[in-house]
Amino acid sequence: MDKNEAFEDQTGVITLLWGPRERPSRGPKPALSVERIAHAAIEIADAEGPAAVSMQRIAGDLGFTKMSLYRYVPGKAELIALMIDTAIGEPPDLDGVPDGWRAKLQSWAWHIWEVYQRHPWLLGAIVGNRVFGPNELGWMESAVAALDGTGLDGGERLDAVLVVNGHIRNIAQQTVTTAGTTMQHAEQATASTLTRLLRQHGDRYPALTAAIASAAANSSQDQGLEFGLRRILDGLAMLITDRST
Amino acid sequence: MDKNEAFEDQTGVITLLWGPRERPSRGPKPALSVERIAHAAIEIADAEGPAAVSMQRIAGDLGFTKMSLYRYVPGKAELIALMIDTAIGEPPDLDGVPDGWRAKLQSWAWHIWEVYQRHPWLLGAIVGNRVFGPNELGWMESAVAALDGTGLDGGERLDAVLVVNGHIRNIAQQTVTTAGTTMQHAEQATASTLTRLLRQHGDRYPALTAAIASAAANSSQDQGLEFGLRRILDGLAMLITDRST
DNA sequence: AATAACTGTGTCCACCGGACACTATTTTGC
DNA sequence: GCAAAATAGTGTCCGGTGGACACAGTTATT
Repeated sequence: MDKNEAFEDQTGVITLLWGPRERPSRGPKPALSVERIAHAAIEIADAEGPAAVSMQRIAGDLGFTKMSLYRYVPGKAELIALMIDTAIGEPPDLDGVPDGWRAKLQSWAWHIWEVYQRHPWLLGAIVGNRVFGPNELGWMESAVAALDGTGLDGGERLDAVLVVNGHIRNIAQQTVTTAGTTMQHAEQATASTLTRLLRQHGDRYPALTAAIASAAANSSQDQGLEFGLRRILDGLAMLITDRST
Repeated sequence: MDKNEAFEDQTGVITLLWGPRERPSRGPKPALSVERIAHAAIEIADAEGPAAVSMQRIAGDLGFTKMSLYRYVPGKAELIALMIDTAIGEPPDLDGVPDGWRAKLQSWAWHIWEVYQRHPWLLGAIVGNRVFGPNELGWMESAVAALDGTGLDGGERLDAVLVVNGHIRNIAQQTVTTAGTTMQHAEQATASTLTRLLRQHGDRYPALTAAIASAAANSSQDQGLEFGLRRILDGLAMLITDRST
Protein backbone atom coordinates (compact mmCIF):
# COMPACT_ATOMS: atom_id res chain seq x y z
CA MET A 1 0.00 0.00 0.00
CA ASP A 2 2.45 2.62 1.19
CA LYS A 3 6.09 1.77 0.99
CA ASN A 4 7.29 4.75 2.94
CA GLU A 5 4.68 6.76 4.76
CA ALA A 6 7.13 9.49 5.65
CA PHE A 7 7.51 10.51 2.05
CA GLU A 8 3.80 10.64 1.33
CA ASP A 9 2.93 13.98 -0.12
CA GLN A 10 0.57 15.52 2.33
CA THR A 11 -0.91 17.84 -0.25
CA GLY A 12 -3.91 15.61 -0.83
CA VAL A 13 -4.75 15.45 2.85
CA ILE A 14 -4.19 19.15 3.31
CA THR A 15 -6.43 20.21 0.48
CA LEU A 16 -9.14 17.79 1.56
CA LEU A 17 -9.04 18.94 5.18
CA TRP A 18 -8.32 22.62 4.73
CA GLY A 19 -9.00 23.47 1.14
CA PRO A 20 -12.16 25.16 -0.12
CA ARG A 21 -14.99 22.87 -1.15
CA GLU A 22 -16.32 24.53 -4.32
CA ARG A 23 -18.49 22.98 -6.97
CA PRO A 24 -17.12 23.14 -10.51
CA SER A 25 -19.37 24.98 -12.91
CA ARG A 26 -19.75 22.43 -15.65
CA GLY A 27 -20.69 18.80 -15.53
CA PRO A 28 -23.48 16.90 -13.85
CA LYS A 29 -24.44 17.66 -10.29
CA PRO A 30 -22.63 15.45 -7.82
CA ALA A 31 -24.94 13.04 -6.08
CA LEU A 32 -22.61 12.60 -3.14
CA SER A 33 -20.44 14.81 -0.99
CA VAL A 34 -17.27 14.33 0.98
CA GLU A 35 -19.24 14.91 4.14
CA ARG A 36 -21.74 12.16 3.38
CA ILE A 37 -18.92 9.80 2.53
CA ALA A 38 -17.05 10.62 5.70
CA HIS A 39 -20.15 10.18 7.82
CA ALA A 40 -20.98 6.86 6.23
CA ALA A 41 -17.42 5.69 6.87
CA ILE A 42 -17.56 6.86 10.48
CA GLU A 43 -20.83 5.02 10.98
CA ILE A 44 -19.28 1.80 9.75
CA ALA A 45 -16.20 2.23 11.90
CA ASP A 46 -18.30 3.01 14.97
CA ALA A 47 -20.45 -0.05 14.49
CA GLU A 48 -18.05 -2.66 13.22
CA GLY A 49 -14.55 -1.40 13.80
CA PRO A 50 -12.04 0.20 11.48
CA ALA A 51 -11.32 -3.01 9.61
CA ALA A 52 -14.84 -2.99 8.21
CA VAL A 53 -14.28 0.35 6.49
CA SER A 54 -13.53 -0.35 2.87
CA MET A 55 -14.30 1.63 -0.22
CA GLN A 56 -16.67 -1.04 -1.41
CA ARG A 57 -18.49 -1.08 1.88
CA ILE A 58 -18.86 2.67 2.10
CA ALA A 59 -20.04 2.93 -1.47
CA GLY A 60 -22.43 0.04 -0.97
CA ASP A 61 -23.97 1.66 2.08
CA LEU A 62 -24.46 4.83 0.07
CA GLY A 63 -25.86 3.00 -2.93
CA PHE A 64 -23.00 3.69 -5.31
CA THR A 65 -20.02 1.89 -6.73
CA LYS A 66 -16.71 2.20 -4.99
CA MET A 67 -15.05 4.03 -7.85
CA SER A 68 -17.48 6.87 -7.57
CA LEU A 69 -15.95 7.74 -4.21
CA TYR A 70 -12.70 8.58 -5.91
CA ARG A 71 -14.43 11.56 -7.49
CA TYR A 72 -14.62 13.09 -4.04
CA VAL A 73 -11.60 11.71 -2.25
CA PRO A 74 -8.12 11.19 -3.69
CA GLY A 75 -7.56 7.97 -1.78
CA LYS A 76 -8.32 6.02 1.34
CA ALA A 77 -5.62 7.65 3.42
CA GLU A 78 -7.11 11.05 2.79
CA LEU A 79 -10.57 9.76 3.58
CA ILE A 80 -9.36 8.43 6.88
CA ALA A 81 -7.80 11.76 7.71
CA LEU A 82 -11.14 13.38 7.04
CA MET A 83 -12.92 10.73 9.11
CA ILE A 84 -10.64 11.55 12.01
CA ASP A 85 -11.22 15.26 11.95
CA THR A 86 -14.95 14.83 11.41
CA ALA A 87 -15.26 12.32 14.24
CA ILE A 88 -13.32 14.50 16.66
CA GLY A 89 -15.85 17.19 15.97
CA GLU A 90 -16.16 20.69 17.28
CA PRO A 91 -13.97 21.53 20.26
CA PRO A 92 -15.72 22.21 23.56
CA ASP A 93 -16.38 25.72 24.75
CA LEU A 94 -14.58 26.07 28.06
CA ASP A 95 -15.41 29.70 28.65
CA GLY A 96 -18.35 28.67 30.78
CA VAL A 97 -16.14 26.65 33.09
CA PRO A 98 -15.13 28.77 36.08
CA ASP A 99 -12.35 28.32 38.59
CA GLY A 100 -9.31 28.72 36.41
CA TRP A 101 -7.06 26.46 34.45
CA ARG A 102 -7.42 23.29 36.46
CA ALA A 103 -11.16 22.95 36.13
CA LYS A 104 -10.98 23.95 32.48
CA LEU A 105 -8.35 21.37 31.67
CA GLN A 106 -10.23 18.73 33.60
CA SER A 107 -13.40 19.50 31.70
CA TRP A 108 -11.45 19.39 28.45
CA ALA A 109 -10.11 15.97 29.40
CA TRP A 110 -13.58 14.59 30.01
CA HIS A 111 -14.82 15.98 26.73
CA ILE A 112 -12.07 14.34 24.71
CA TRP A 113 -12.67 11.19 26.72
CA GLU A 114 -16.24 11.12 25.52
CA VAL A 115 -15.08 11.53 21.94
CA TYR A 116 -12.84 8.51 22.28
CA GLN A 117 -15.71 6.56 23.80
CA ARG A 118 -17.97 7.45 20.92
CA HIS A 119 -15.39 6.60 18.24
CA PRO A 120 -13.05 3.95 19.62
CA TRP A 121 -11.37 3.43 16.27
CA LEU A 122 -9.92 6.92 16.61
CA LEU A 123 -7.39 5.56 19.08
CA GLY A 124 -5.88 3.32 16.49
CA ALA A 125 -6.12 5.89 13.73
CA ILE A 126 -4.24 8.79 15.26
CA VAL A 127 -0.83 7.17 15.47
CA GLY A 128 2.19 8.49 13.69
CA ASN A 129 2.95 11.79 12.10
CA ARG A 130 -0.20 13.23 10.68
CA VAL A 131 -1.56 16.42 9.28
CA PHE A 132 -3.87 18.07 11.78
CA GLY A 133 -7.35 18.99 10.72
CA PRO A 134 -9.33 22.09 11.64
CA ASN A 135 -11.23 20.43 14.44
CA GLU A 136 -8.17 18.77 15.87
CA LEU A 137 -6.41 22.11 15.97
CA GLY A 138 -9.52 23.58 17.55
CA TRP A 139 -9.26 21.13 20.42
CA MET A 140 -5.63 22.04 20.91
CA GLU A 141 -6.57 25.70 20.80
CA SER A 142 -9.18 25.40 23.51
CA ALA A 143 -6.83 23.42 25.74
CA VAL A 144 -3.93 25.81 25.29
CA ALA A 145 -6.26 28.72 25.88
CA ALA A 146 -7.28 27.13 29.17
CA LEU A 147 -3.74 27.69 30.38
CA ASP A 148 -3.90 31.42 29.75
CA GLY A 149 -2.99 33.37 32.82
CA THR A 150 -0.76 30.70 34.25
CA GLY A 151 2.85 31.71 34.19
CA LEU A 152 3.75 28.95 31.75
CA ASP A 153 5.46 29.81 28.49
CA GLY A 154 4.25 28.58 25.16
CA GLY A 155 6.31 25.42 25.03
CA GLU A 156 5.22 24.44 28.49
CA ARG A 157 1.57 24.96 27.63
CA LEU A 158 1.89 22.78 24.57
CA ASP A 159 3.66 20.10 26.55
CA ALA A 160 1.05 20.25 29.28
CA VAL A 161 -1.77 19.77 26.81
CA LEU A 162 0.17 16.95 25.24
CA VAL A 163 0.47 15.17 28.56
CA VAL A 164 -3.20 15.49 29.45
CA ASN A 165 -4.38 14.39 26.02
CA GLY A 166 -1.92 11.54 26.02
CA HIS A 167 -3.18 10.30 29.34
CA ILE A 168 -6.78 10.25 28.23
CA ARG A 169 -5.84 8.51 25.03
CA ASN A 170 -3.85 5.98 26.94
CA ILE A 171 -6.64 5.19 29.37
CA ALA A 172 -9.14 5.00 26.56
CA GLN A 173 -6.91 2.56 24.72
CA GLN A 174 -6.86 0.32 27.75
CA THR A 175 -10.56 0.60 28.33
CA VAL A 176 -12.11 0.48 24.93
CA THR A 177 -12.36 -2.27 22.40
CA THR A 178 -12.15 -1.61 18.73
CA ALA A 179 -15.40 -3.22 17.71
CA GLY A 180 -18.91 -3.01 19.00
CA THR A 181 -18.73 -4.59 22.43
CA THR A 182 -19.12 -2.46 25.48
CA MET A 183 -16.10 -1.46 27.46
CA GLN A 184 -17.30 -3.46 30.44
CA HIS A 185 -17.18 -6.61 28.39
CA ALA A 186 -13.77 -5.90 27.01
CA GLU A 187 -12.24 -4.92 30.31
CA GLN A 188 -13.72 -7.91 31.96
CA ALA A 189 -12.32 -10.20 29.29
CA THR A 190 -8.80 -8.83 29.46
CA ALA A 191 -8.87 -8.75 33.22
CA SER A 192 -9.95 -12.36 33.43
CA THR A 193 -7.31 -13.55 30.96
CA LEU A 194 -4.72 -11.56 32.86
CA THR A 195 -5.64 -13.10 36.18
CA ARG A 196 -5.70 -16.51 34.58
CA LEU A 197 -2.23 -16.01 33.19
CA LEU A 198 -0.98 -14.78 36.54
CA ARG A 199 -2.50 -17.75 38.31
CA GLN A 200 -0.40 -19.98 36.08
CA HIS A 201 2.81 -17.97 35.88
CA GLY A 202 2.44 -15.78 38.94
CA ASP A 203 5.76 -16.84 40.40
CA ARG A 204 7.53 -14.94 37.64
CA TYR A 205 5.64 -11.74 38.45
CA PRO A 206 5.35 -11.47 42.22
CA ALA A 207 4.97 -7.70 42.53
CA LEU A 208 2.43 -7.58 39.74
CA THR A 209 0.43 -10.43 41.20
CA ALA A 210 0.40 -8.78 44.59
CA ALA A 211 -0.63 -5.44 43.15
CA ILE A 212 -3.51 -6.92 41.19
CA ALA A 213 -4.67 -8.95 44.15
CA SER A 214 -4.59 -5.85 46.30
CA ALA A 215 -6.43 -3.85 43.68
CA ALA A 216 -9.10 -6.51 43.41
CA ALA A 217 -9.46 -6.66 47.18
CA ASN A 218 -9.81 -2.91 47.56
CA SER A 219 -12.08 -2.90 44.50
CA SER A 220 -10.15 0.15 43.40
CA GLN A 221 -10.46 -0.63 39.73
CA ASP A 222 -11.15 1.67 36.84
CA GLN A 223 -9.75 4.66 38.67
CA GLY A 224 -7.02 4.97 36.09
CA LEU A 225 -8.35 8.05 34.39
CA GLU A 226 -9.00 10.09 37.50
CA PHE A 227 -5.90 8.84 39.24
CA GLY A 228 -3.54 9.80 36.47
CA LEU A 229 -5.32 13.03 35.67
CA ARG A 230 -5.10 14.11 39.30
CA ARG A 231 -1.38 13.28 39.39
CA ILE A 232 -0.72 15.20 36.20
CA LEU A 233 -2.72 18.23 37.27
CA ASP A 234 -1.01 18.13 40.66
CA GLY A 235 2.34 18.15 38.95
CA LEU A 236 1.27 21.01 36.74
CA ALA A 237 0.00 22.93 39.73
CA MET A 238 3.37 22.57 41.38
CA LEU A 239 5.05 24.05 38.34
CA ILE A 240 2.52 26.84 38.03
CA THR A 241 2.78 27.94 41.63
CA ASP A 242 6.52 27.74 41.20
CA ARG A 243 6.35 30.06 38.23
CA SER A 244 4.06 32.56 39.87
CA THR A 245 6.20 33.12 42.94
CA MET B 1 -10.30 -9.78 7.80
CA ASP B 2 -11.84 -9.58 11.23
CA LYS B 3 -15.45 -8.69 11.48
CA ASN B 4 -15.53 -8.31 15.22
CA GLU B 5 -12.23 -8.26 17.00
CA ALA B 6 -13.82 -8.38 20.40
CA PHE B 7 -15.12 -11.87 19.82
CA GLU B 8 -11.84 -13.24 18.55
CA ASP B 9 -10.90 -16.30 20.48
CA GLN B 10 -7.69 -15.44 22.19
CA THR B 11 -6.71 -19.07 22.56
CA GLY B 12 -4.44 -18.98 19.51
CA VAL B 13 -2.57 -15.96 20.77
CA ILE B 14 -2.31 -17.34 24.28
CA THR B 15 -0.90 -20.69 23.26
CA LEU B 16 1.55 -19.05 20.90
CA LEU B 17 2.76 -16.56 23.50
CA TRP B 18 2.57 -18.67 26.62
CA GLY B 19 2.23 -22.25 25.56
CA PRO B 20 5.08 -24.76 25.49
CA ARG B 21 7.04 -25.02 22.26
CA GLU B 22 7.57 -28.78 21.87
CA ARG B 23 8.50 -30.66 18.73
CA PRO B 24 6.16 -33.44 17.72
CA SER B 25 7.79 -36.83 17.61
CA ARG B 26 6.97 -37.88 14.08
CA GLY B 27 7.32 -36.09 10.79
CA PRO B 28 10.12 -34.23 9.11
CA LYS B 29 12.21 -31.79 11.07
CA PRO B 30 10.89 -28.27 10.78
CA ALA B 31 13.20 -26.00 8.83
CA LEU B 32 11.84 -22.88 10.45
CA SER B 33 10.84 -21.76 13.92
CA VAL B 34 8.40 -19.27 15.32
CA GLU B 35 11.33 -17.28 16.63
CA ARG B 36 12.97 -17.00 13.23
CA ILE B 37 9.68 -15.99 11.68
CA ALA B 38 9.04 -13.38 14.34
CA HIS B 39 12.52 -11.94 14.00
CA ALA B 40 12.25 -11.76 10.23
CA ALA B 41 8.93 -9.96 10.57
CA ILE B 42 10.37 -7.54 13.11
CA GLU B 43 13.27 -6.80 10.83
CA ILE B 44 10.92 -5.92 8.01
CA ALA B 45 8.75 -3.75 10.24
CA ASP B 46 11.77 -1.93 11.64
CA ALA B 47 13.16 -1.19 8.21
CA GLU B 48 10.08 -0.49 6.13
CA GLY B 49 7.18 0.02 8.47
CA PRO B 50 4.38 -2.29 9.55
CA ALA B 51 2.60 -2.10 6.19
CA ALA B 52 5.49 -3.96 4.57
CA VAL B 53 4.98 -6.99 6.81
CA SER B 54 3.05 -9.55 4.83
CA MET B 55 3.15 -13.29 4.92
CA GLN B 56 4.56 -13.42 1.42
CA ARG B 57 7.26 -10.94 2.31
CA ILE B 58 8.30 -12.73 5.48
CA ALA B 59 8.35 -16.09 3.75
CA GLY B 60 10.27 -14.65 0.82
CA ASP B 61 12.93 -13.20 3.09
CA LEU B 62 13.28 -16.58 4.75
CA GLY B 63 13.35 -18.43 1.45
CA PHE B 64 10.04 -20.25 1.83
CA THR B 65 6.52 -19.99 0.56
CA LYS B 66 4.02 -18.08 2.59
CA MET B 67 1.87 -21.10 3.35
CA SER B 68 4.74 -22.75 5.17
CA LEU B 69 4.48 -20.07 7.82
CA TYR B 70 1.04 -21.30 8.76
CA ARG B 71 2.64 -24.49 10.07
CA TYR B 72 4.16 -22.39 12.83
CA VAL B 73 1.65 -19.62 13.34
CA PRO B 74 -2.13 -19.92 13.28
CA GLY B 75 -2.60 -16.56 11.56
CA LYS B 76 -1.24 -13.10 11.07
CA ALA B 77 -2.87 -11.66 14.17
CA GLU B 78 -1.11 -14.21 16.34
CA LEU B 79 2.16 -13.54 14.58
CA ILE B 80 1.82 -9.84 15.27
CA ALA B 81 1.17 -10.55 18.93
CA LEU B 82 4.37 -12.55 19.01
CA MET B 83 6.21 -9.81 17.16
CA ILE B 84 5.12 -7.34 19.81
CA ASP B 85 6.27 -9.38 22.76
CA THR B 86 9.52 -10.30 21.05
CA ALA B 87 10.25 -6.70 20.08
CA ILE B 88 9.55 -5.41 23.58
CA GLY B 89 12.16 -7.83 24.79
CA GLU B 90 13.46 -8.54 28.25
CA PRO B 91 12.46 -6.02 30.91
CA PRO B 92 15.23 -3.91 32.42
CA ASP B 93 16.81 -4.80 35.72
CA LEU B 94 16.20 -1.85 38.01
CA ASP B 95 17.78 -3.34 41.12
CA GLY B 96 21.00 -1.56 40.29
CA VAL B 97 19.30 1.81 40.27
CA PRO B 98 19.64 3.47 43.65
CA ASP B 99 17.72 6.31 45.23
CA GLY B 100 14.27 4.82 45.52
CA TRP B 101 11.18 4.72 43.41
CA ARG B 102 11.59 7.96 41.51
CA ALA B 103 14.94 7.17 39.96
CA LYS B 104 13.82 3.62 39.25
CA LEU B 105 10.67 4.71 37.50
CA GLN B 106 12.56 7.32 35.55
CA SER B 107 15.08 4.75 34.42
CA TRP B 108 12.24 2.43 33.47
CA ALA B 109 10.68 5.19 31.41
CA TRP B 110 13.87 5.78 29.45
CA HIS B 111 14.29 2.08 28.82
CA ILE B 112 10.82 1.71 27.37
CA TRP B 113 11.45 4.89 25.41
CA GLU B 114 14.40 3.25 23.76
CA VAL B 115 12.30 0.24 22.87
CA TYR B 116 9.78 2.46 21.13
CA GLN B 117 12.59 4.20 19.30
CA ARG B 118 14.00 0.91 18.11
CA HIS B 119 10.63 -0.45 16.97
CA PRO B 120 8.41 2.48 16.03
CA TRP B 121 5.73 0.22 14.60
CA LEU B 122 5.06 -0.99 18.15
CA LEU B 123 3.22 2.24 18.83
CA GLY B 124 0.61 1.46 16.23
CA ALA B 125 0.45 -2.21 17.11
CA ILE B 126 -0.37 -2.05 20.81
CA VAL B 127 -3.78 -0.44 20.53
CA GLY B 128 -6.93 -2.06 21.73
CA ASN B 129 -7.55 -4.95 24.06
CA ARG B 130 -4.78 -7.41 23.73
CA VAL B 131 -3.39 -10.47 25.42
CA PHE B 132 -0.20 -9.60 27.24
CA GLY B 133 2.90 -11.60 26.51
CA PRO B 134 5.56 -12.76 28.95
CA ASN B 135 7.92 -9.92 28.23
CA GLU B 136 5.21 -7.30 28.37
CA LEU B 137 4.17 -8.60 31.75
CA GLY B 138 7.81 -8.57 32.78
CA TRP B 139 8.03 -4.85 32.05
CA MET B 140 4.93 -4.24 34.14
CA GLU B 141 6.41 -6.35 36.89
CA SER B 142 9.62 -4.39 37.05
CA ALA B 143 7.77 -1.08 37.06
CA VAL B 144 5.33 -2.14 39.75
CA ALA B 145 8.19 -3.53 41.78
CA ALA B 146 9.89 -0.14 41.57
CA LEU B 147 7.04 1.24 43.63
CA ASP B 148 7.65 -1.20 46.48
CA GLY B 149 8.07 0.57 49.76
CA THR B 150 5.94 3.53 48.78
CA GLY B 151 2.72 3.63 50.68
CA LEU B 152 0.67 3.11 47.54
CA ASP B 153 -1.79 0.25 47.37
CA GLY B 154 -1.88 -2.18 44.48
CA GLY B 155 -4.39 -0.32 42.38
CA GLU B 156 -2.49 2.91 42.74
CA ARG B 157 0.75 1.26 41.72
CA LEU B 158 -0.85 -0.17 38.62
CA ASP B 159 -2.37 3.17 37.75
CA ALA B 160 0.92 4.94 38.30
CA VAL B 161 2.75 2.58 35.96
CA LEU B 162 -0.04 3.02 33.46
CA VAL B 163 0.38 6.79 33.50
CA VAL B 164 4.13 6.72 33.06
CA ASN B 165 4.02 4.17 30.29
CA GLY B 166 1.21 6.05 28.60
CA HIS B 167 3.17 9.25 28.64
CA ILE B 168 6.21 7.70 27.02
CA ARG B 169 4.06 6.04 24.41
CA ASN B 170 2.33 9.30 23.73
CA ILE B 171 5.54 11.25 23.30
CA ALA B 172 7.02 8.53 21.15
CA GLN B 173 3.96 8.59 18.93
CA GLN B 174 4.42 12.29 18.40
CA THR B 175 8.12 12.00 17.78
CA VAL B 176 8.51 8.92 15.70
CA THR B 177 7.49 8.14 12.19
CA THR B 178 6.32 4.73 11.20
CA ALA B 179 8.73 4.15 8.36
CA GLY B 180 12.44 4.56 8.03
CA THR B 181 13.00 8.29 8.27
CA THR B 182 14.67 9.77 11.29
CA MET B 183 12.61 11.46 13.93
CA GLN B 184 14.24 14.79 13.16
CA HIS B 185 12.92 14.62 9.63
CA ALA B 186 9.46 13.66 10.68
CA GLU B 187 9.18 16.22 13.43
CA GLN B 188 10.52 18.89 11.17
CA ALA B 189 7.98 18.02 8.50
CA THR B 190 4.97 18.08 10.81
CA ALA B 191 6.20 21.20 12.51
CA SER B 192 6.61 23.02 9.23
CA THR B 193 3.18 22.00 7.94
CA LEU B 194 1.69 23.03 11.26
CA THR B 195 3.26 26.47 11.14
CA ARG B 196 2.22 26.83 7.53
CA LEU B 197 -1.36 25.99 8.41
CA LEU B 198 -1.31 28.40 11.31
CA ARG B 199 0.10 31.14 9.13
CA GLN B 200 -2.93 30.75 6.89
CA HIS B 201 -5.64 30.12 9.49
CA GLY B 202 -3.97 31.51 12.56
CA ASP B 203 -6.83 33.86 13.34
CA ARG B 204 -8.98 30.87 14.23
CA TYR B 205 -6.37 29.62 16.72
CA PRO B 206 -4.91 32.62 18.54
CA ALA B 207 -3.79 30.91 21.73
CA LEU B 208 -2.22 28.03 19.82
CA THR B 209 -0.43 30.39 17.46
CA ALA B 210 0.91 32.41 20.34
CA ALA B 211 2.06 29.32 22.20
CA ILE B 212 3.90 27.93 19.20
CA ALA B 213 5.51 31.26 18.45
CA SER B 214 6.64 31.53 22.05
CA ALA B 215 7.95 27.98 22.01
CA ALA B 216 9.89 28.66 18.83
CA ALA B 217 11.32 31.85 20.28
CA ASN B 218 12.45 30.21 23.49
CA SER B 219 13.68 27.23 21.48
CA SER B 220 12.11 25.09 24.15
CA GLN B 221 11.15 22.31 21.79
CA ASP B 222 11.34 18.58 22.23
CA GLN B 223 11.14 18.84 25.98
CA GLY B 224 7.87 16.98 25.96
CA LEU B 225 9.16 13.75 27.41
CA GLU B 226 11.05 15.24 30.30
CA PHE B 227 8.44 17.88 30.95
CA GLY B 228 5.57 15.46 31.26
CA LEU B 229 7.58 12.84 33.10
CA ARG B 230 8.64 15.42 35.67
CA ARG B 231 5.04 16.57 36.14
CA ILE B 232 3.81 13.01 36.53
CA LEU B 233 6.54 12.04 38.98
CA ASP B 234 5.94 15.25 40.90
CA GLY B 235 2.28 14.39 41.18
CA LEU B 236 3.13 10.88 42.29
CA ALA B 237 5.55 12.22 44.86
CA MET B 238 2.81 14.39 46.29
CA LEU B 239 0.59 11.38 46.70
CA ILE B 240 3.36 9.26 48.17
CA THR B 241 4.41 11.79 50.77
CA ASP B 242 0.73 12.21 51.54
CA ARG B 243 0.39 8.48 52.11
CA SER B 244 3.48 8.21 54.28
CA THR B 245 2.52 10.90 56.75
C1' DA C 1 7.97 -52.87 5.98
C1' DA C 2 3.72 -50.40 6.95
C1' DT C 3 1.61 -46.72 9.00
C1' DA C 4 0.73 -42.44 11.05
C1' DA C 5 2.10 -37.79 11.79
C1' DC C 6 4.09 -33.99 10.21
C1' DT C 7 6.46 -30.35 6.76
C1' DG C 8 6.51 -27.53 2.83
C1' DT C 9 4.25 -26.48 -1.82
C1' DG C 10 0.80 -25.24 -5.38
C1' DT C 11 -3.62 -23.87 -6.37
C1' DC C 12 -7.62 -21.45 -5.47
C1' DC C 13 -10.67 -17.92 -3.37
C1' DA C 14 -12.68 -13.44 -1.75
C1' DC C 15 -11.39 -9.11 -0.86
C1' DC C 16 -8.62 -4.95 -0.84
C1' DG C 17 -7.09 -0.19 -2.96
C1' DG C 18 -6.71 1.84 -7.16
C1' DA C 19 -5.81 2.92 -12.61
C1' DC C 20 -8.22 3.66 -16.66
C1' DA C 21 -11.49 3.86 -20.35
C1' DC C 22 -16.22 4.74 -21.16
C1' DT C 23 -20.92 6.76 -21.18
C1' DA C 24 -24.11 10.10 -19.44
C1' DT C 25 -24.94 14.72 -17.84
C1' DT C 26 -24.53 19.58 -17.38
C1' DT C 27 -22.75 24.26 -18.43
C1' DT C 28 -20.38 27.35 -21.28
C1' DG C 29 -19.32 29.98 -25.62
C1' DC C 30 -20.86 30.68 -30.21
C1' DG D 1 -30.26 26.35 -30.52
C1' DC D 2 -25.95 23.87 -30.72
C1' DA D 3 -21.46 22.12 -30.34
C1' DA D 4 -17.60 21.80 -27.18
C1' DA D 5 -15.76 21.15 -22.73
C1' DA D 6 -15.76 19.54 -18.16
C1' DT D 7 -17.55 16.68 -14.79
C1' DA D 8 -20.12 12.31 -12.52
C1' DG D 9 -20.77 7.58 -12.07
C1' DT D 10 -19.83 2.71 -13.98
C1' DG D 11 -17.37 -1.49 -15.53
C1' DT D 12 -13.29 -3.77 -16.14
C1' DC D 13 -8.81 -4.93 -14.96
C1' DC D 14 -4.59 -5.38 -12.05
C1' DG D 15 -1.33 -6.63 -8.28
C1' DG D 16 -1.37 -7.68 -3.60
C1' DT D 17 -3.46 -9.43 0.79
C1' DG D 18 -4.78 -13.32 4.31
C1' DG D 19 -6.12 -17.78 4.27
C1' DA D 20 -8.45 -22.79 3.05
C1' DC D 21 -7.27 -27.01 1.19
C1' DA D 22 -5.35 -30.91 -1.24
C1' DC D 23 -1.11 -32.93 -2.16
C1' DA D 24 3.68 -35.01 -2.19
C1' DG D 25 7.78 -35.76 0.52
C1' DT D 26 9.92 -36.88 5.13
C1' DT D 27 10.39 -39.00 9.58
C1' DA D 28 9.52 -41.87 13.81
C1' DT D 29 6.76 -45.39 15.66
C1' DT D 30 4.70 -50.01 15.46
